[in-house]
Parts: sequence; C-alpha cells; structure tokens
Amino acid sequence: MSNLTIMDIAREAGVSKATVSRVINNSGAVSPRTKERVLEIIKENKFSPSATARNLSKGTSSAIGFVVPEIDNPFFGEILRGVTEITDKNNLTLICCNTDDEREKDRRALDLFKENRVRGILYTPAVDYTDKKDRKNLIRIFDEINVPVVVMDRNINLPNVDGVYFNDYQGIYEATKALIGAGHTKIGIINADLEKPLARDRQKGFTDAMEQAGIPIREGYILAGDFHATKSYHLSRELLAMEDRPTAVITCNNRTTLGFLKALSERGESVPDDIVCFGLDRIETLELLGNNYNFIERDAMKMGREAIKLLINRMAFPGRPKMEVVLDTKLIINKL
Amino acid sequence: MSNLTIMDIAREAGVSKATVSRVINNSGAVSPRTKERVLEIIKENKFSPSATARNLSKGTSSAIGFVVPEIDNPFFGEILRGVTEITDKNNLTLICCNTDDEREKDRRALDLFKENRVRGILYTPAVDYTDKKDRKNLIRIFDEINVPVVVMDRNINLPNVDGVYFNDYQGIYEATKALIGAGHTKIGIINADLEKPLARDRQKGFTDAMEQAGIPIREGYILAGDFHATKSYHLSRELLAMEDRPTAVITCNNRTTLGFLKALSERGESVPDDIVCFGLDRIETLELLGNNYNFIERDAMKMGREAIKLLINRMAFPGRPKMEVVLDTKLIINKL
DNA sequence: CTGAAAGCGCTTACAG
DNA sequence: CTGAAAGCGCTTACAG
Repeated sequence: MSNLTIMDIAREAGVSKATVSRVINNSGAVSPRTKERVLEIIKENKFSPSATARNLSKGTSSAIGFVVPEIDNPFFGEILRGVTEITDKNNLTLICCNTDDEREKDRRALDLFKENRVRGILYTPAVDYTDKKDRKNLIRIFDEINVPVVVMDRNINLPNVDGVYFNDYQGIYEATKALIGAGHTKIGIINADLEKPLARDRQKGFTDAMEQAGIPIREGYILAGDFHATKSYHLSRELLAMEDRPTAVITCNNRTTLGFLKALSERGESVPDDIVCFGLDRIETLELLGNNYNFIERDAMKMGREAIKLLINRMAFPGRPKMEVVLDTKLIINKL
Repeated sequence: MSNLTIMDIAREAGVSKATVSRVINNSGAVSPRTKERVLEIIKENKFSPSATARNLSKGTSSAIGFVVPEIDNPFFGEILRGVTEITDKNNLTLICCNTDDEREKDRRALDLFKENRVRGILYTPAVDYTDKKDRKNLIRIFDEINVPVVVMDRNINLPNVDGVYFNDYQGIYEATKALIGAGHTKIGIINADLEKPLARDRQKGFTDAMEQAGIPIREGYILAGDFHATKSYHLSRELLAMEDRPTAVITCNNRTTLGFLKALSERGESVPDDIVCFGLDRIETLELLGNNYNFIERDAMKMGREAIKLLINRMAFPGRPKMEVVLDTKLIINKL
C-alpha cells in the first residue's frame, strides 16, 4: 500500500486539501470542529505529510549537511552527538558524510548537500586548503551552495564563514607553562606538519611559553608528524631513544598521544615515572584505567552543540556579521 | 541569488525542460549536438538538479535512515563508516539519528524517516522490545513505513526483517573453551540483564562451554549489569574482593571490559598476572599500548558494509525471503 | 529526436 | 472559515 496523501485525508474529512494543510501546519484559520475532525482522521490513518513535497512547495528544506573527516574517531562521534541533541529538538534532519580526510570526498559531500538543498552545513574540512587553487575552489563552491556554513574544529579561515574552534593555542601554552612550572626544561612536542595552520597554532603555544620562560628550544625535540598514531609512534621511538632526551613530551591530539604511549610502553617504560606526557584531548579508556598522563580537555559534545546553535542562529539572521566561537580548554593534571 | 532550475537551463539552451531532463538522466533519446550544448550550459552555470523535486516527481527517494543508540561509541562509529563507504558510491543519502538508548527517540527517528519517505532503514534498536506492547507497536510502525529495514547488531527477532549480527554466542563459547583449555575452572562473567536476549545469547555461550567441560558454574561468578562501564565497574569491585574469586573473567562488551579493568587497576592489580580477562570487542587504545587482555574481535565496519548491502539488495528484490547475515567473531589471545 | 502537458504532494495567496 | 487554483522543480507518457 502506497503512502496516503493530503488528498486522501481531505476526501475522507469532506474538506479541501488546503484545509488539511492548514490543520497540519497550524496556520491560517480553521474552525475548531473542522480541525478536530481532520486531526482525528489523520491520526486514524497514521498519516504523516511528505517532507519532500512540503520542502519543494515551501522552497525550503529541513536538512542540515554534516561532514566530518573521521566518523569513527570518538572526538567526532561526540561532536555528532552534541549536534543531534539539538537537531532532534528542532525537527532538523541530519545528512551525514564521512570524508576520510580526502579532498575528493569532501567535494562530493558538498555536491550532495547542494543537490539536496540543505538549509545549512556543519563542516570540518578534510584538508587544510592551504593550496591557493583548492582554496579558491572551495570558496566558490560554498558561494554556489549559498547556505549558512559553520566550520568546526579546523579553522581554515574562510572569509565570512562562522566557526567553532578550540583554543588550542592557549591549551598548549598553558600545558607548556605547567610543565615548566614543575621544573621541566627539556620538553619535546609531537605535532603535525608545521606548515599547516592547525599545527602552527599549537606550536606557537609551545614556543611562546618556552620563550617567555627563557628556555631554549631544541630543534631535535620538535617532531612534525601528521596527527595520526602510526607516524607519532615512529617519531616517538626515535625521540625516546635519544641520548639526551626530553623529560616531558607534549602530544598534539589524541592519536598522537597513543602513538607516543605505544612507543613508550614498548620500551618497558611508562608515564609519569620515566617521562611525563601532556596530551591534547582526553582518552577515555586511559582515564578509566587511571593512567597518569595529563591532558588538555576539549569538550567535543559542546563543540557540536555550539556549532549547530550558531548555524541555526545564522539561518535566522542571514545578514549578521561573521561569528566565531572559541571554546576554552582545560588542563587536567595528574602528575608532572 | 536563488538556485537555478531546469527551466533556466532549458531557456538558455533553447530547448524544452523535457530535453534537459533527458540529458541529466541520460534517459530517452537526445541528439548528440543538443546533448552537448545542454551539458555545456549546465556546467557553465554549475547547475545541479534539485533532489527534492526529482524525488517528488519520481516518487522515490535517495535517502536511507540510519539510527544507532550511541553514536559516540566507536563501535557504532565504525559501523557508520562502513555504511558511508557504500552509500557514497551509490549516491545514497544517509539521515542519521542517535537515540541514547531511549525508546522515545527511537520512535521519533522512525517518524522522521517516514516523513522523509526514506528508501530503507538501517536500524539498531534502542531497547530490546521484549515488552509485548512495545513490540507490537514497533512492528506496526515498520509496517506503516513500509520500506526495507535491516537490523544491526541487536537482534530483536522482528518477523520478516533482515538483519546483520555477530555470532556472539560462538565468540563467548570459544573464549570460554580457550580459558578452560588453559586450565581455568573458576571463570566469572560480566554480562547484562540475563532477561535480555542479547545477554542471554552470550550467557548461553558461556554456560554451554562450561557444561560441556563438566565444570560447575558458580552463581556468585555470574554478574548481570547493563553493558555500561559504570555498572560493570561496581560489579567488578565486588567480584574482585571475593575471598575465593575467579582466576579469569569474561566481559561481554567493550564498556564492560573497561569497567572491569578500572576496578582491577584501582586495586593495584593488572591483567594477566593477577587475573585473566577475556573481553568482547577490541579496545584500540589498550591494544596500542600492549595491554595483555584477550578479546573476541568483531569487525564493526564490516557489519556496516554488510548491512547496507543487504538493504540495497532488499530494495532491489522486495519480495525475497528474509535474510540474516551472521558475522563470525575471532579470538585474539594474548595470554591466558 | 523533441516538446507540451500532466502529475508528484504539498503550500499559499486570492476570492468568497 | 473555506476552497479553487497556481506553483514549487522535476519526470515521463504521449504525440508528432
């Protein structure tokens, strides 16, 4: 049996489609008696109006595009959870895409959103779009889609686009200061490619803290990987094997931390006795197990909530100036 | 500037809407010259046809509903990843919902899917629907929506509905046998409420293996929690504090394992020296760190892939008999 | 090979 | 308060 339509309901209620529509939307004037009768029949038949037809007719849509690079990374899982918490309440539909950090998939996701005429996009870029051409291209695509966009987590400095970011600079800066305060001077850092904005930002937090304390930075202690565990693991092995190695290491995201801890445990060493670790992001498993690493906490669920709120706000006020929400991080210190 | 329509393209190309439509869909006959011209103009204008209008017109949809209870649990994150891998290739749109294990949200997700006239649903139930009334209700809802459904992971035995499940029974059964084979006789198990089908299934794997080996099962070693870490933690504390405690413990999902390991590490004890642990599901973090627990591996990404394949197949062959895919698990043994 | 027209299931001025 | 009609942006028989 195919789906009922508004026409079926109208017929059965002995009214016109228009009236049924008014009842459904609670719009216009409908006499109480008519309304009741129509509602009754709708209920009886478990009728629910087609979102597709409604969207076409109204020229709007209830869909929000959501795209993240690694949907199986709990960090993004939590963001998504924060988002759904609010979309659910607002009757918004989430179209989810996963890009595996590939530009091509990023592109396809945006095409999909365009075809579906989404009302807004929650976007964590797959790559950093530092390449001039890629960047121009991306900006053009957003121009074409022409709906509100909120960038999450990875700030690629798009003109006139809202965003929600963590204050990673501050997090790393404070973590570094905390280590220095605890007497560490030989501090290493495992970061990603320092050409990339995200990595640069974090690196600056480190450098600033070190310079302010008048502590020289040793080139050999600065490792530039790619934010993934494997790379971090290999870099960490080298670092840990150095003759004169750091007494503390800062890792710049949760994957990096894991790579480091793996290299460490392979040597039969552990934190914080053999070396101190200060990581970015909570790692739930380790925390549960009482692992003594220190971390900079970032509330991903909150990021999700803020992002969708920003988007909804922008949908309501398309003309308002660009807004960026920067979420503070928090140091969780176990032992330095 | 609002979106272009097929009419704009038609006008500019000097043809009718029908022709443009044929070009877009590669359907019907269009002269090569016309086709080329139309394509040219489409490209120039970055035109992409409205999925909404197309869906309404064709009476179909490109959307698949995806609903899981805990989107920030990496297990479901991986399932989702497996799903997107295939939907991306088939130009299917994923509408994601998160239910937090709440029946009410489960219900709302299905309503949403109905309104959006999705073509199919990938469904992990929020609750087990053992309650007769709830169950009837659910079946009725699916009847109303009347599109293919594939249940994932949690088998609630819906009549005539496809599903993809792991062979948890076999996993636990083999794990238990492995423990017995290594000489353990005092084996505990941390499971969920044994009234629930999921838990019962796992429990049976345990019981069967023990009985076949002629080993008596001690009531006190059987803990029934709820598949969450906190509950497991509390139960584990009691278990570990017993005078005559087990030498090995089986934990029935990743959360349960964490709760157990937490209770253990709090006592200053660790696996496998103080007690052996055999868990269901890999825990990436622990593995990376070389933690010596044993686990039953379940390939969640594969579950995602199989589920969407089953759904696509069912969409193509609506009349075919019910199919269930049961994925084998695999023992990963470190030290028993 | 191409176009005019009807239709998908709604919404919304407009008229009464 | 209610309905007839036009329109949203497509697709698809049908006729030529």
